[in-house]
Amino acid sequence: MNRKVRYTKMVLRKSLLMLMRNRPINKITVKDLCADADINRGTFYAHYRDPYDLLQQIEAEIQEEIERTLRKRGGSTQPGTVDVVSELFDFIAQQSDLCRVMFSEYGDTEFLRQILFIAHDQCLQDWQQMMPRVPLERLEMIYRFTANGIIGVLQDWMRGDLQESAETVSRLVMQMTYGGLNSFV
Amino acid sequence: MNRKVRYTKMVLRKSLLMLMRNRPINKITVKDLCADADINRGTFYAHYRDPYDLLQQIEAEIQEEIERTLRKRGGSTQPGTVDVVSELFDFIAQQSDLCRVMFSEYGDTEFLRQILFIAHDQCLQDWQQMMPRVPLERLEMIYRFTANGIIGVLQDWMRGDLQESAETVSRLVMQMTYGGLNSFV
DNA sequence: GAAAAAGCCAACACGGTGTTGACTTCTTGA
DNA sequence: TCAAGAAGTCAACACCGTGTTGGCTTTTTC
Repeated sequence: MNRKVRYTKMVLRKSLLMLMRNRPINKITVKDLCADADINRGTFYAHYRDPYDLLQQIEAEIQEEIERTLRKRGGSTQPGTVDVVSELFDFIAQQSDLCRVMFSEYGDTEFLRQILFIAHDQCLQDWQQMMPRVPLERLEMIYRFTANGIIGVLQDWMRGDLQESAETVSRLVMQMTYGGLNSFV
Repeated sequence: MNRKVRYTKMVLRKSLLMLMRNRPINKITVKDLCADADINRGTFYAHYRDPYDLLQQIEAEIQEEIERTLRKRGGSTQPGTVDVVSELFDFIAQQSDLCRVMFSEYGDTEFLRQILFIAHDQCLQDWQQMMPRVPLERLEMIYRFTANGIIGVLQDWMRGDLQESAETVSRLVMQMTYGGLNSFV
């Protein structure tokens, strides 16, 4: 990757995140993007198919970074449950500029769902050991419930400019999750 | 409303729901819609601003119908909590053709969130009486958590063609909610 | 049965799309 | 260092969906 190519990609990335503060991805045209980035439209098409393609590449990088962060600490302890959530909250607090755009109002809601799915397998494995009597199907539903609950709280947290600490919020979320879960034991 | 107008609106509505099975609203053009409905494009603009306007009118009708249903039974008992959820699940099971399109994959995710917000005020009032020691701010977060959890389970339920009964699913959801909630008392 | 409402049709300018070819500028490696 | 080639610029293009218009036909209403 040339310096030129790096510059082009960097500036397009920056412009997309900028424009996404004011409108959703489907209202952002290639023309807008290139005007803001001061890049020729033809150059855009040399790297990306459309604005959505660019967005997905940004998302892929974020996801990779989150997974890397989780693996770093999660290697020794259990990455399945509590750790994952509080790490995720920390990550968001640190990268709040980026995350506020990607996860909030005009962001890609499906992407957050995808992120929460990282912990799925490990989590279900843990739960099955905890409560072998509860059928797997039901545990899947419970996972869906908590994952979506966490997403909702996360979005609200970011909309409110991260007023509470990451620890406070992740504790509340964990209490809801395990409080609900224990009622099945 | 003429018979002609009624026909036009009905057929456009039908076409939108049909097209939304295969792609999200932002990929549906006025042209597509009119071709499918066999309606002149000019006629569409006489009634709606764009496809999103048409979608919102459909959503408004659904919301009204849900609220009417809830008021009917909710008038005498407490509409705040359990009743609302199981009624909602029943409603979806009955209107599953419509709901599967509106709430699922290519539907408007924000709309479901709006639906769940109907119970917000009543629910928070109930919870405050139940647990006067928990600050309102925290109860708001808990509401956000459970509402989004329910949405997640609902979507999964519909994607899986409503295999479990409405009662089974709404019970599970309620157990998660109140199990989590009780851990705060 | 006439007035008015609703719909049909063709045409229009507009704007974003995706691609092309000829060109300049930058980068890399022998 | 300098030539090859990679990357970007620019102007132009046909294409397509948009939103609106005016003249016309059909349906509804009183």
